[in-house]
Amino acid sequence: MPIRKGTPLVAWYAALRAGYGAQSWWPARTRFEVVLGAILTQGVAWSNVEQALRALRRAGLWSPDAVRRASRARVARLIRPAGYFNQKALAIKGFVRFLHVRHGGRLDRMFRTPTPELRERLLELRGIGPETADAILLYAGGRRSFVIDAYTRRVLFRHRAIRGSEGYEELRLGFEAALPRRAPLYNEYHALIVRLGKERCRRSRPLCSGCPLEPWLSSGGPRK
DNA sequence: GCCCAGGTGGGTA
DNA sequence: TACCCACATGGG
Repeated sequence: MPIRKGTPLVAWYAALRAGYGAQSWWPARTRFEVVLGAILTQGVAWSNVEQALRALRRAGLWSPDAVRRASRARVARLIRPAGYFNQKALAIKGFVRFLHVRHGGRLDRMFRTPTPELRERLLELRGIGPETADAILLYAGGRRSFVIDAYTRRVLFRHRAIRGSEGYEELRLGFEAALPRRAPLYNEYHALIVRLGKERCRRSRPLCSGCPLEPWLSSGGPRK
């Protein structure tokens, strides 16, 4: 089942934007830092990611080339605070290898690739799934690829806009079909969803009062 | 000590 | 498709 017909995704955006203001994401200073963060954040809290990013920076592993020259074991040791460090070290090394071989180690060259093709190439890499690929495309490359994450699913589910069994692509295409095709909008919308999720839509003890989307809860209310 | 956090990949039926 | 599980650390 796709996103329920008539789900006011545009109105929700307006309410979130009015309630929270501009989020100006992704929390990173360079495009490569976005890529690192996108991989490191898989399945963990952002506070863990910050510790791992600090360790990489302090160690001088702050460019694709520096990371490419470092051993996988060293990368793994540095990113240990982010959890799943062996798998994430493989993913990071795999990405910088791909970047080196296919694009001379330069992100600006990589982003000359047409979006659909680049998305496919990224998804072929070990440890880069749809959410990570879309985060790289949108937040490092400014491409129109909507990011679906656990918060997005939770917000949609609690507002009865999805059943919960929908696939990633279904939700991504659902958002992209419902919204004006503008990367800055995708960027801001996902950032606002994360803001909402962190503050109001955690898995346990969900808070509703004062939430920017509270007006829409009356049409059904949360499921549990 | 227990639950949870901005996923991914591999396996089974 | 629909589950299961491993992967691992840090904060509340």
